[in-house]
Amino acid sequence: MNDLFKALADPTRRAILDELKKGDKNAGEIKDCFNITGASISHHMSILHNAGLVLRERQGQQIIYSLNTTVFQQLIEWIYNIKGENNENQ
Amino acid sequence: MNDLFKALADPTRRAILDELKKGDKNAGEIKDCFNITGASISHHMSILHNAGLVLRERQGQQIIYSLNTTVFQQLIEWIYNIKGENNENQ
DNA sequence: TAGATATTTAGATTATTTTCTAATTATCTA
DNA sequence: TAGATAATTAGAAAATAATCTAAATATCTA
Repeated sequence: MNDLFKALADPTRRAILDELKKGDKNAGEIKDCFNITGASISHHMSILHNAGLVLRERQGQQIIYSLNTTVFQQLIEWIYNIKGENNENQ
Repeated sequence: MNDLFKALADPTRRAILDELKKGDKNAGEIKDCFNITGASISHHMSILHNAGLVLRERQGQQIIYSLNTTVFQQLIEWIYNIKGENNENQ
Protein backbone atom coordinates (compact mmCIF):
# COMPACT_ATOMS: atom_id res chain seq x y z
CA MET A 1 0.00 0.00 0.00
CA ASN A 2 2.88 2.30 0.78
CA ASP A 3 4.41 1.46 -2.60
CA LEU A 4 1.15 2.43 -4.26
CA PHE A 5 0.93 5.82 -2.55
CA LYS A 6 4.61 6.51 -3.18
CA ALA A 7 4.23 5.57 -6.83
CA LEU A 8 1.31 7.94 -7.26
CA ALA A 9 3.04 10.80 -5.46
CA ASP A 10 5.24 11.75 -8.40
CA PRO A 11 3.63 13.94 -11.07
CA THR A 12 5.66 12.42 -13.90
CA ARG A 13 4.45 8.97 -12.95
CA ARG A 14 0.84 10.12 -12.85
CA ALA A 15 1.36 11.64 -16.29
CA ILE A 16 2.74 8.30 -17.49
CA LEU A 17 -0.42 6.60 -16.25
CA ASP A 18 -2.43 9.20 -18.16
CA GLU A 19 -0.51 8.36 -21.31
CA LEU A 20 -1.07 4.65 -20.82
CA LYS A 21 -4.75 5.32 -20.34
CA LYS A 22 -4.85 6.30 -24.02
CA GLY A 23 -3.34 2.98 -24.98
CA ASP A 24 -0.39 0.66 -24.46
CA LYS A 25 3.04 2.12 -25.19
CA ASN A 26 6.57 0.84 -25.32
CA ALA A 27 9.31 2.40 -23.21
CA GLY A 28 10.57 4.56 -26.07
CA GLU A 29 7.13 5.95 -26.81
CA ILE A 30 6.66 6.81 -23.15
CA LYS A 31 10.04 8.49 -23.10
CA ASP A 32 9.04 10.63 -26.10
CA CYS A 33 6.18 12.14 -24.08
CA PHE A 34 8.56 13.60 -21.52
CA ASN A 35 11.69 15.63 -21.37
CA ILE A 36 13.75 13.21 -19.30
CA THR A 37 16.19 10.45 -20.17
CA GLY A 38 15.30 6.87 -20.91
CA ALA A 39 17.06 5.80 -17.76
CA SER A 40 14.80 7.99 -15.66
CA ILE A 41 11.70 6.71 -17.44
CA SER A 42 12.91 3.19 -16.85
CA HIS A 43 13.25 3.97 -13.17
CA HIS A 44 9.72 5.38 -13.03
CA MET A 45 8.35 2.37 -14.88
CA SER A 46 10.00 0.10 -12.38
CA ILE A 47 8.32 1.94 -9.51
CA LEU A 48 4.96 1.83 -11.27
CA HIS A 49 5.39 -1.85 -12.03
CA ASN A 50 6.41 -2.56 -8.48
CA ALA A 51 3.26 -0.88 -7.23
CA GLY A 52 1.21 -3.02 -9.58
CA LEU A 53 0.07 -0.01 -11.59
CA VAL A 54 1.44 -1.18 -14.91
CA LEU A 55 1.97 -4.48 -16.67
CA ARG A 56 5.05 -5.20 -18.76
CA GLU A 57 5.43 -7.48 -21.74
CA ARG A 58 8.41 -7.90 -23.99
CA GLN A 59 7.67 -7.86 -27.70
CA GLY A 60 10.91 -8.38 -29.53
CA GLN A 61 13.28 -5.57 -28.70
CA GLN A 62 10.62 -3.55 -27.05
CA ILE A 63 8.87 -3.63 -23.72
CA ILE A 64 5.19 -2.81 -23.94
CA TYR A 65 3.65 -1.20 -20.91
CA SER A 66 -0.03 -1.18 -20.11
CA LEU A 67 -2.16 0.22 -17.34
CA ASN A 68 -3.28 -2.21 -14.66
CA THR A 69 -6.40 -0.72 -13.17
CA THR A 70 -7.19 -3.59 -10.82
CA VAL A 71 -4.87 -2.19 -8.17
CA PHE A 72 -7.00 0.95 -7.84
CA GLN A 73 -9.59 -1.10 -6.03
CA GLN A 74 -7.27 -1.22 -3.02
CA LEU A 75 -6.93 2.52 -3.12
CA ILE A 76 -10.69 2.98 -3.28
CA GLU A 77 -11.06 0.67 -0.32
CA TRP A 78 -8.48 2.65 1.62
CA ILE A 79 -10.40 5.85 0.90
CA TYR A 80 -13.76 4.42 1.89
CA ASN A 81 -12.26 3.01 5.02
CA ILE A 82 -10.79 6.34 6.10
CA LYS A 83 -14.05 8.03 5.24
CA GLY A 84 -15.76 5.48 7.46
CA GLU A 85 -18.11 4.37 4.72
CA ASN A 86 -18.56 1.05 3.08
CA ASN A 87 -18.09 0.42 -0.54
CA GLU A 88 -21.02 -1.66 -1.63
CA ASN A 89 -21.54 -0.05 -4.99
CA GLN A 90 -18.09 -0.90 -6.26
CA MET B 1 -4.00 17.54 -6.64
CA ASN B 2 -0.27 17.12 -6.39
CA ASP B 3 -0.39 18.35 -2.80
CA LEU B 4 -2.98 15.72 -2.03
CA PHE B 5 -0.94 12.85 -3.46
CA LYS B 6 2.23 14.12 -1.79
CA ALA B 7 0.43 14.43 1.53
CA LEU B 8 -0.84 10.86 1.32
CA ALA B 9 2.55 9.47 0.30
CA ASP B 10 4.01 9.59 3.78
CA PRO B 11 3.11 6.68 6.09
CA THR B 12 3.19 8.80 9.23
CA ARG B 13 0.69 11.19 7.71
CA ARG B 14 -1.62 8.34 6.72
CA ALA B 15 -1.35 7.05 10.28
CA ILE B 16 -2.30 10.52 11.54
CA LEU B 17 -5.40 10.41 9.35
CA ASP B 18 -6.21 7.00 10.83
CA GLU B 19 -5.95 8.47 14.30
CA LEU B 20 -8.21 11.37 13.39
CA LYS B 21 -10.69 8.92 11.96
CA LYS B 22 -11.29 7.75 15.54
CA GLY B 23 -12.06 11.29 16.61
CA ASP B 24 -10.73 14.83 16.72
CA LYS B 25 -7.40 15.31 18.46
CA ASN B 26 -5.25 18.22 19.47
CA ALA B 27 -1.63 18.47 18.36
CA GLY B 28 -0.30 17.06 21.62
CA GLU B 29 -2.56 14.04 21.48
CA ILE B 30 -1.47 13.38 17.93
CA LYS B 31 2.15 13.72 18.95
CA ASP B 32 1.64 11.13 21.70
CA CYS B 33 0.66 8.53 19.10
CA PHE B 34 4.05 8.72 17.43
CA ASN B 35 7.67 8.66 18.30
CA ILE B 36 8.66 11.95 16.72
CA THR B 37 8.95 15.49 18.03
CA GLY B 38 6.12 17.99 18.19
CA ALA B 39 7.88 20.08 15.59
CA SER B 40 7.78 17.21 13.12
CA ILE B 41 4.14 16.53 13.86
CA SER B 42 3.42 20.20 13.34
CA HIS B 43 5.14 20.01 9.98
CA HIS B 44 3.06 16.98 8.98
CA MET B 45 -0.13 18.68 10.13
CA SER B 46 0.71 21.67 8.02
CA ILE B 47 1.12 19.46 4.94
CA LEU B 48 -2.15 17.65 5.69
CA HIS B 49 -3.94 20.95 6.23
CA ASN B 50 -2.49 22.37 3.06
CA ALA B 51 -3.80 19.40 1.12
CA GLY B 52 -7.23 19.95 2.62
CA LEU B 53 -7.15 16.65 4.47
CA VAL B 54 -7.58 18.10 7.94
CA LEU B 55 -9.33 21.05 9.50
CA ARG B 56 -7.79 23.10 12.30
CA GLU B 57 -9.48 24.98 15.06
CA ARG B 58 -7.92 26.70 18.01
CA GLN B 59 -9.54 25.98 21.34
CA GLY B 60 -7.74 27.93 23.99
CA GLN B 61 -4.13 26.85 24.08
CA GLN B 62 -4.76 23.89 21.91
CA ILE B 63 -5.27 23.35 18.24
CA ILE B 64 -7.88 20.73 17.47
CA TYR B 65 -7.44 18.80 14.29
CA SER B 66 -10.19 16.93 12.53
CA LEU B 67 -10.42 14.85 9.40
CA ASN B 68 -11.84 16.55 6.34
CA THR B 69 -13.18 13.77 4.15
CA THR B 70 -14.66 15.98 1.45
CA VAL B 71 -11.34 16.21 -0.34
CA PHE B 72 -11.35 12.48 -0.98
CA GLN B 73 -14.01 13.01 -3.59
CA GLN B 74 -11.35 14.55 -5.85
CA LEU B 75 -9.18 11.53 -5.35
CA ILE B 76 -12.01 9.19 -6.19
CA GLU B 77 -12.71 11.18 -9.32
CA TRP B 78 -9.05 10.99 -10.31
CA ILE B 79 -9.14 7.23 -9.90
CA TYR B 80 -12.34 6.79 -11.87
CA ASN B 81 -10.98 9.01 -14.59
CA ILE B 82 -7.78 7.03 -14.95
CA LYS B 83 -9.78 3.82 -14.89
CA GLY B 84 -11.86 5.27 -17.70
CA GLU B 85 -15.07 4.75 -15.82
CA ASN B 86 -17.64 7.18 -14.60
CA ASN B 87 -18.61 7.62 -11.04
CA GLU B 88 -22.35 7.74 -11.00
CA ASN B 89 -22.85 5.77 -7.83
CA GLN B 90 -20.81 8.15 -5.75
C1' DT C 1 1.74 40.79 34.44
C1' DA C 2 4.84 36.62 35.09
C1' DG C 3 5.24 32.01 34.46
C1' DA C 4 3.49 27.74 32.55
C1' DT C 5 1.71 25.07 28.75
C1' DA C 6 0.65 24.13 23.76
C1' DT C 7 1.99 24.70 19.32
C1' DT C 8 4.45 26.53 15.51
C1' DT C 9 8.46 28.49 13.00
C1' DA C 10 13.45 28.80 11.74
C1' DG C 11 17.32 26.74 10.40
C1' DA C 12 20.30 22.76 10.11
C1' DT C 13 21.00 17.82 9.36
C1' DT C 14 19.87 13.42 7.58
C1' DA C 15 17.42 10.48 4.56
C1' DT C 16 15.06 9.66 0.40
C1' DT C 17 14.00 10.45 -4.33
C1' DT C 18 14.79 12.05 -8.93
C1' DT C 19 17.69 12.57 -12.50
C1' DC C 20 21.83 12.13 -15.09
C1' DT C 21 25.80 9.67 -17.76
C1' DA C 22 28.02 5.52 -18.82
C1' DA C 23 27.93 0.74 -19.09
C1' DT C 24 25.31 -3.54 -19.62
C1' DT C 25 21.81 -6.77 -21.32
C1' DA C 26 18.52 -8.41 -24.74
C1' DT C 27 16.89 -8.75 -29.25
C1' DC C 28 16.84 -8.15 -34.11
C1' DT C 29 18.81 -8.24 -38.84
C1' DA C 30 22.18 -8.09 -42.57
C1' DT D 1 28.28 -13.53 -35.89
C1' DA D 2 28.81 -8.31 -35.92
C1' DG D 3 26.53 -4.23 -35.64
C1' DA D 4 22.35 -1.68 -34.64
C1' DT D 5 18.44 -0.66 -31.73
C1' DA D 6 15.68 -0.79 -27.28
C1' DA D 7 15.69 -0.85 -22.65
C1' DT D 8 17.64 -1.53 -18.13
C1' DT D 9 21.12 -1.29 -14.43
C1' DA D 10 24.94 0.98 -11.78
C1' DG D 11 26.65 4.63 -9.59
C1' DA D 12 26.93 9.57 -8.76
C1' DA D 13 24.98 14.30 -8.44
C1' DA D 14 21.15 17.27 -7.51
C1' DA D 15 16.74 18.16 -5.58
C1' DT D 16 13.15 17.18 -2.05
C1' DA D 17 11.43 15.74 2.10
C1' DA D 18 11.59 14.27 7.01
C1' DT D 19 13.34 15.10 11.24
C1' DC D 20 15.71 17.41 14.92
C1' DT D 21 16.95 21.31 18.38
C1' DA D 22 16.28 25.88 19.68
C1' DA D 23 13.63 29.91 19.54
C1' DA D 24 9.28 32.27 18.91
C1' DT D 25 4.24 32.90 19.37
C1' DA D 26 -0.27 32.31 21.53
C1' DT D 27 -3.05 31.39 25.31
C1' DC D 28 -4.16 30.42 29.98
C1' DT D 29 -3.99 31.14 35.05
C1' DA D 30 -2.29 32.55 39.54
